[in-house]
Amino acid sequence: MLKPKTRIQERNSRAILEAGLEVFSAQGFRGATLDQIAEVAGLSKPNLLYYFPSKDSVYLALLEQLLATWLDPLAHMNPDGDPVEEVLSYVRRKLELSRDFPRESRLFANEILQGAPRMMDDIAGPLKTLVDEKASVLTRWMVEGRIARVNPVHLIFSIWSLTQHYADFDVQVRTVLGPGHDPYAEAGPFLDHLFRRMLQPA
Amino acid sequence: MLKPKTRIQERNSRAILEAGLEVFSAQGFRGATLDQIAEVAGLSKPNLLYYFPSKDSVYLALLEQLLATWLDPLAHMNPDGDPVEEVLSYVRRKLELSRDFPRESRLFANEILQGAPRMMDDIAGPLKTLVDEKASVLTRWMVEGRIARVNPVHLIFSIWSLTQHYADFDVQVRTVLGPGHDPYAEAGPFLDHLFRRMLQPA
DNA sequence: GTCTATACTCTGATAGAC
DNA sequence: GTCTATCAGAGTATAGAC
Repeated sequence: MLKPKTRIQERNSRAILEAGLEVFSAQGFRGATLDQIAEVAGLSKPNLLYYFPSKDSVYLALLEQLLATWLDPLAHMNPDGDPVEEVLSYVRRKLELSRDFPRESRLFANEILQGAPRMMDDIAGPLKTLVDEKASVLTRWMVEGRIARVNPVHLIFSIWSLTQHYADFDVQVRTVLGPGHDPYAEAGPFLDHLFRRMLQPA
Repeated sequence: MLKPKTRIQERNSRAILEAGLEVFSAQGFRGATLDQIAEVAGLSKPNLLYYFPSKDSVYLALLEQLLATWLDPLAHMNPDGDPVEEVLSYVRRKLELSRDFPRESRLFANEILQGAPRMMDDIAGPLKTLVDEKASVLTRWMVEGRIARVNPVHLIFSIWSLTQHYADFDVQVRTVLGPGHDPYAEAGPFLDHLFRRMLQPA
């Protein structure tokens, strides 16, 4: 990517990333075309390629931004807080992320679905490290009898899958619910109940 | 698709569908190429197109097979059985489906992620109908005090998301767990605990 | 910095020999 | 029924004028 120096460069770089997010998240990497992205960004295709040297570079820039945002709520789970409340507020933050950034969620889902060809290092590195760390916090809470004993890594998986489902399968969720429903407003209390019940110490 | 008449036609049609499943599930519709599918099927590209008139027709034939298989476990949830056990065995069957047919799960996920352009009718039709029917069974069980009161449609969503996650995000699941783990063997008891706890009447 | 024109590659699909 | 050859269109990327 071109390092933005002027206000115009700043604006165009942003417009391209915004357009890339829109198109890549909806069509996947191969399905997206530079024509589409350029049109959404309001630029000509060669002009887009002046800011980013290739289609790949736009996609990679988006993925790079993504992981930090995505892991942030988990990173904030506080080892010294109240166990059940810490998990529940992690769930809430993750659900808000799905609601407010569904395109980012779908971009990530697309990438993983296809075998994570460009994110493997991040998953095996920073992501796994963070999960291992938080899993051991969860395990300690279980040993101390403050939450129920369950597989801590699968607990984290369950939080991911239940919250991301609302962004990734948005079309299906809305179609099955029918009109007049707010999926996220309904999911909040549901997930609250689910995790409270599951984690209540025996 | 060509209606198979001879043994050769039968074999080649199957090989193409099998290859199509392999490639489409891994790359999505746009990402897959006829060259790849033909190679996996062990045929030349024109020969493939002798059996199926277009790329689209291979993809549609796969989607068509898919929905019935996918809804079967839900259809078998017995309104006259024991509520908690009925839900749990639905969860188990769905998890087995993810384990035994992960490519089908990813094919479906790809399609929904991109807005279900070719499955909207099935989702708004048969799928929604079945969900509505089973949701009312769940509601009756709740009214009778035999399972906890939760949003029944979101309960179904939660079963879908938790089980399909293991197929759709397989790469991430295995990478985060690290070597020496059997994701499905661990998920079974975990999900059992989760749904038992969640559904226990207050 | 941005555009028009274009080179080159990939891909879906067809023609026609065998 | 299957293959070789090939077309037409789409798509990424570059050249070069302004």
